[in-house]
Amino acid sequence: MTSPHRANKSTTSLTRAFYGRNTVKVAKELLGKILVRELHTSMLEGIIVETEAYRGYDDPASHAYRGLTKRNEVMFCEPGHAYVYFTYGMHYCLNVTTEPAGQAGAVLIRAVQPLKGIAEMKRRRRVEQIKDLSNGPAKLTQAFAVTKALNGHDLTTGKTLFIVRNLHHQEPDIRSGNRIGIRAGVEKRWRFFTRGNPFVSKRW
DNA sequence: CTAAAGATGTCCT
DNA sequence: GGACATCTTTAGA
Repeated sequence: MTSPHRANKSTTSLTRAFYGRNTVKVAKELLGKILVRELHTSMLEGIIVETEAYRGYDDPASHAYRGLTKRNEVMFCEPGHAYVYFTYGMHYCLNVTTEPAGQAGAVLIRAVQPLKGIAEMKRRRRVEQIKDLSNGPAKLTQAFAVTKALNGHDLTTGKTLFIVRNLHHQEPDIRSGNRIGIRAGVEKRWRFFTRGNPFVSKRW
């Protein structure tokens, strides 16, 4: 089997214990990890270079701020699951759930650096420039074929979508900034990105 | 039931 | 820098 999921111990999925911690901490530590998507015909990989933390009752920008709803229920469940939501009538965004079960939290994956399956990503995105493939939250879900069908998917046991450590990767130089596209909670600096990486969606 | 906003991307000027 | 596409979800009447 060529699946990186079981290639060896150091490339197994991040554990539930990793995800089940403070959301801001998890958001920072996800930088440099590898997002893996296995399709029937191809395997897609990308290095996570930009994330944002969203918590619960203390975070007015969060979908979970006003409590449990049908849409955000995954944010309140076990950590290590995919929270995928549909927005602006046409886009999907991918988050990973955090904090202990019962406590809301999720990290939005905002950008990845394409690593494998670039031809497939180009086909899905209908663009030629590699830099345009996954430098934004809705761009990467399109490139990685992530839709609402994956909402609630367990990233720690699933084989079609998961996140692994990057073996040959030095610790990224992490920068923080204000979260993008929100109206409330703008003062929190809960956006994290790898300094200088060209696939970060925006920089300042 | 109705309305308005939305964790965005693309194209245009 | 701004318009606009497009539709689900949520809040409020």
